[in-house]
Amino acid sequence: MDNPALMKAAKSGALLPIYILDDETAGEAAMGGASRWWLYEALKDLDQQLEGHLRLYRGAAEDILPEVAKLYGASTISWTRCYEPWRTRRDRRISETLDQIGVTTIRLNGSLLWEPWEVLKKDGEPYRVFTPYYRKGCLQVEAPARPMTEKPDCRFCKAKAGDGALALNDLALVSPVGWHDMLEPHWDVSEQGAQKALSVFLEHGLDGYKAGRDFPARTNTSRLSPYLHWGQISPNQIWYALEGDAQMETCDAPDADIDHFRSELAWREFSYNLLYHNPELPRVALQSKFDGFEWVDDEAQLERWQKGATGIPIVDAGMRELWQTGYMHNRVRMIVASFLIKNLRIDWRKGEAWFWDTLVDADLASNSASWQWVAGCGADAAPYFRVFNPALQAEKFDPKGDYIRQYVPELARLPQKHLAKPWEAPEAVLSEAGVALGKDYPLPMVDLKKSRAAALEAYQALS
DNA sequence: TGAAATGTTGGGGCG
DNA sequence: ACGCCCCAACATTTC
Repeated sequence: MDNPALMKAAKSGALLPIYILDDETAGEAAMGGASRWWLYEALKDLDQQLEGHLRLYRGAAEDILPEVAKLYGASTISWTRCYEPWRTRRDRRISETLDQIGVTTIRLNGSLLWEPWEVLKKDGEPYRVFTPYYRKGCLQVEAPARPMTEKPDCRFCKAKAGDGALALNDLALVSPVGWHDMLEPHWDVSEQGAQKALSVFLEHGLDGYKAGRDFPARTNTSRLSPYLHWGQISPNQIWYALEGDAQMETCDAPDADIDHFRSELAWREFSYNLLYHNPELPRVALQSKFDGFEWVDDEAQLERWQKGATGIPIVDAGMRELWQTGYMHNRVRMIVASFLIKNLRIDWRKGEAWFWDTLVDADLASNSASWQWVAGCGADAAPYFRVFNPALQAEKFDPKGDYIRQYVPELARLPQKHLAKPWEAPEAVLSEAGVALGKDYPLPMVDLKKSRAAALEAYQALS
């Protein structure tokens, strides 16, 4: 448990652990469906670890906290610092309010290796390009804090009747039956689950990570993103676990793999850096010339993408993985995003919104920074003309077709040669594999070559 | 953390 | 032996 805010509170006296579900202040930034399910499970786990002492609330934190503080006579309230713009603003207001009634507030970093204001260029400006941000910035300032290894020694204060706390189910995070039932078998939503995922990765994924991370059918990725997002593991714990410290997990993977994995952790930091210094990142293109881009507004097409019925196997496999598990392999995220933005020319914000609703690792910083990256409108973005060819990508990164076959089973019997673009397969091959295109599996919703050309033309019109 | 079009080179077949 | 053509295989440029 690497939670500085909890540790601080546990050391300063009797403890009243609180979680507030604050949709009211979040407004449009309120968390999506997959997140709510994960949160529901995570709160259950947390409450167990806190021996049933977790108090739950629902509403505007700036109204609730002062009330609770008064009722319990709290002297200090500490919490983990957040970086979403709406939370940053709210937390500042809360500190002011509590200060006025004599309650000390302490905000501590429990989720980033480096604070966004600590990694700046020599001229004091924030970095906008990843590589110098990481190499000249992060790696040259003070090393990340060592994770805390001792469990906080909690002495809880007695709950008071009428303190307004709710039962977990009253937070209405999940309905009794629903989509989340599908997610459940894929995840162990607990801190223990996070540690398990870390050791599985260190043992089986890290060796060969650098090359293997691009292949969705391999098990070289860590799948730690949801745990990181929800604070069930800290980036510091991961960072130092890679060192093979005597007290921590040992690790003997090649340096190139370790360095590359660390740089991926740093991409997360970079996203937070961008969001902190550009609060409009989730809604506004960093390159203003994209303001005039003419996006295609087509709900029916968007829905085909969302449901994994585009007729492009690698795209559909990715979108179905997302729907079934609340997760998608990173390489495939880039492919489906490129397809939506470039081949369909649908606004990146529509894709961002779908990911926000369906990913269990939905994270405002990473999600918005990454969508802008693919769209080519971000700070250090892929140039707009870098259009993925999803069929080529499939042949390159799913060479045996295992990933496509898993999530698009109706094509499972197609020979490898035709799996990436079934629309080019001879009729005899299709019927041999039991596939009637347009019936068992859709015809491609766009022509890849034509839609690529149309995208280039549309982008060209900008400048 | 592309892809496609275009340019260059060099080996082998062949008259 | 020689030049010519063809075309992989690579390299460079363009979008």
